Amino acid sequence: MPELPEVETTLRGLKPWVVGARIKELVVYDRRLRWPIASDLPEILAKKTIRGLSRRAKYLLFDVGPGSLIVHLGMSGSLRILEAACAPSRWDPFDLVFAGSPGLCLRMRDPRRFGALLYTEDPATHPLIAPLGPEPLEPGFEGSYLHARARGRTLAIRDFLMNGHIVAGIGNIYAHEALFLAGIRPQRAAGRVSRAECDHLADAIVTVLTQAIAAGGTTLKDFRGSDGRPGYFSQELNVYGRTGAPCHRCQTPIRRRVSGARSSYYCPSCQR
DNA sequence: AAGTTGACCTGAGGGC
DNA sequence: TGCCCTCAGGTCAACT
Repeated sequence: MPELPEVETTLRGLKPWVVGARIKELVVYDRRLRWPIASDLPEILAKKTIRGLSRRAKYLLFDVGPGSLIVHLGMSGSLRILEAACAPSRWDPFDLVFAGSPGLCLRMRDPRRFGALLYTEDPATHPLIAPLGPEPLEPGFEGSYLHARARGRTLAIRDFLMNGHIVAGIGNIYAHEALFLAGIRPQRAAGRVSRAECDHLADAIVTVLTQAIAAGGTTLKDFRGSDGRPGYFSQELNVYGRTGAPCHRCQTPIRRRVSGARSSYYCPSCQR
């Protein structure tokens, strides 16, 4: 579900509530996430204070110094601040309960259980974090980098962009939206994208992600920000999920094509 | 090495 | 109304 903008939306909503909060306890309702929640995690977290909250790719990092909590929302996860007394549902794997009154908690919901809750002493060297590519919204992310990494590669540019080890945080929606803005077909070999097109593509990625964050992310089905509200970027999508609908730029019907196990969307006229 | 496919798991929506 | 099928925002591991 959540790509970079949805995770960033979640982070911004949570920050005022969690930074500085003292942890009373971690209550685990269902350990079965992508990796089982470690049974000693409640012990590790008890009475710690959350000193900061940051994001790396689609991972949320709660600094409980020493050490950090890594949270990934998978395909269907979301995080909300609730009164701890509010009864959890069967889709809620855990509550991070805060000290103080009224008793508040950070509750995860994840019906598909592709999410994760992990603890690490040092996020920078954690095997999930260390190999990640650059953050597209940080300075220094440029077309020259994309062009260098793509050289000689035959996989589809869509799949290249979705590889977090190349660029952090881009999933199926924003890969397609950025490729539309840059005029490049999703299935073109990455190594066949010119330097000039890579410049355009890098700009398009920044534009799309920035606009999506401003809109509170994209809700297709079940994404909710930490305040429970959906994201509105779905109204601004140019190609994703718009099979047969007229291109916003030239009116040609948007085409859908299955590549790999996932759908691809593009305008056959605007994208080459 | 790079590319491709399967696996994980549940819910929603469409067709009949 | 209900059953069956397909599809979904991620990404690691195991193949070719």
